[in-house]
Amino acid sequence: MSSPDKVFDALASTTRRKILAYLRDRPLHAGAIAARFDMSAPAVSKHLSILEGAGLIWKRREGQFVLYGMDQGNLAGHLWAFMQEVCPPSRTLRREVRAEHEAGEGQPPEARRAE
Amino acid sequence: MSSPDKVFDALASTTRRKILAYLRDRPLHAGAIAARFDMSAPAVSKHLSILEGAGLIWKRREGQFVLYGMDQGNLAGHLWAFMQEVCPPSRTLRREVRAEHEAGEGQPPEARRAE
DNA sequence: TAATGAATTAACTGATTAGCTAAAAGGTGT
DNA sequence: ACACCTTTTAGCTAATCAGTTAATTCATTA
Repeated sequence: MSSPDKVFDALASTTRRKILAYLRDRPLHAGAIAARFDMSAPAVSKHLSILEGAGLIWKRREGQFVLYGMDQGNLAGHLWAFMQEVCPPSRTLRREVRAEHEAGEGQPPEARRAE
Repeated sequence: MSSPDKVFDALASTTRRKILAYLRDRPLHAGAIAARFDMSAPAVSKHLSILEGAGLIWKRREGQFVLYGMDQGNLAGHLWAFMQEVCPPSRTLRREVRAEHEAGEGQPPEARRAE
């Protein structure tokens, strides 16, 4: 499973998105996270391992506890890459870029787009 | 199912993300989309209806064909809202905001965080 | 109206997923 | 070693999902 696949898969669960929101400001122990959900600790643990596998959070053992925290850069990076792939630039920006290209080289802009 | 739920659910499939990428530059007929995948037309049709239900694409009948196109604003809007919810602002921005709060009211910033 | 083509809906199947409980693993302290 | 606590793994079940083929809907054209 490719990395973006794992990321979008991880984000597809409301529970997991909530976990990310909880971790937004500070790391939390596994127990503290589980306490906020109406489900068993093993269920939450599985969600955490999916988030970790997607590279969205890190974990560190601290004595008998396990601390989890966000990997903010990775989440932002993946979403950003996706936006670039799927959302075209605004019309005015696109016009600017085309003008630059046509001034500088003989290639039409279509020839440079990823296929 | 809430709207962001539908959006992330829609994005969780590689096939559906590919469809969005195909629609990035121009609308396409259902058949033209299905032709790019190694699966039956009904399967693709189901993917399209999930994307439509999430508000990520629109559809319009054109004679016997059905044209599909992206709803770029919606996709960008949802991802942006999510980023805001989950990715904290930069440290310096956060310091600024805290300074404002502490100047204005007696509550520490923690008391204002979602529980 | 009948025939054809495009797309969707219906009905079904196999695989995956989310949850549970019970058991194990890892760490602390007596 | 033992008891205790936190967390994860194993094994299971019910529900959901992605795909299939067959049948239906909608539009066109003879």
